Amino acid sequence: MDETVVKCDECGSRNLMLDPVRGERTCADCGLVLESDIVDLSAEWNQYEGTDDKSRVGSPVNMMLHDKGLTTDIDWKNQDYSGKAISNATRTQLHRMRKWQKRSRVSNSKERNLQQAMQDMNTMGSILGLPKTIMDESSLLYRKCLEANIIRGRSIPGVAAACIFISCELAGIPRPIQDVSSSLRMGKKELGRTIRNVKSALKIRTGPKTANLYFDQFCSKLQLSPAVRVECEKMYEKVEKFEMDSGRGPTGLAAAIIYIASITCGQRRTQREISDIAGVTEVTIRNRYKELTAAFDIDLEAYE
DNA sequence: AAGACGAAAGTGGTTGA
DNA sequence: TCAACAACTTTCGTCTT
Repeated sequence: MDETVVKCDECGSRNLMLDPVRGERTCADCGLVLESDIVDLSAEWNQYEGTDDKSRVGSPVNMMLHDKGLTTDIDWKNQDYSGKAISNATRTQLHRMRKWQKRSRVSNSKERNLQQAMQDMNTMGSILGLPKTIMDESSLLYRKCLEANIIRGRSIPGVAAACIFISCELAGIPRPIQDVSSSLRMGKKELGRTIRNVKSALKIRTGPKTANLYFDQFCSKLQLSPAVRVECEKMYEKVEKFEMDSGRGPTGLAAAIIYIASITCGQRRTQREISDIAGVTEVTIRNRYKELTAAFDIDLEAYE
């Protein structure tokens, strides 16, 4: 299993692009192709001769069509259609055909797994409102999991969710585990475990997360104005400078910063509202924001 | 009634012998 | 491998608005 590329070999940039059509992953900064022959996961949109219709029959050809009532079973009775016995030569031929049909079925068990997973991931992606690029990345990861045989003993949706979570991280927009697990109705503990397993099996290393990565998504979910966003960023710079983030959970810190900023900007949100979004408890928000207001001498009473 | 507060006990992950 | 540890959660009674 080759290592999943997260960084450009040439210039070190983490800004990578996935080109699903060419099946390549390239560095957006220097253009180096880092990975090729990635399976094309996009739908087939060839235009067939003489028509404006880009589809073949019905939906575009995709993997979901596989075996949906399209296979033919070869009967084990050695009789032809009219009930007469079949000659010896034909019989051995039929025997070979059955054998190969069975083999192709076995090799398709992986495909089946994959199809189920793609379906699951699509649903999950839309629940979480993720862009297609991230979903492409997720499918790619899932295939690698399949090849690395780490699905065995785990549920398909479990691994699928883990792949999605990791893709978000790789794309620089990490989601809190709590958020993902509750949206997808999965156990947080189990999800976390699977994420770790997948990461270690595929040798994916994600850098440490920082609070500022969460400002965008949290603020928008809380419907806070860009002014609050700016305020958060300012406060985060100070937090960084005084290393107040060390050993602190990034989501909790982000939640506390947003809590403070929402008040100082006159757009107060309750601790409950923020804790729901950030996937931390109100207690954690309190602990963090007490530290921050004490350190930076912020008096929230002064604000409404 | 809702929001905020903080104490106390419990959980899971990390670290260091 | 195990125990100590810090961060975080859960729970709950209390205070404030």
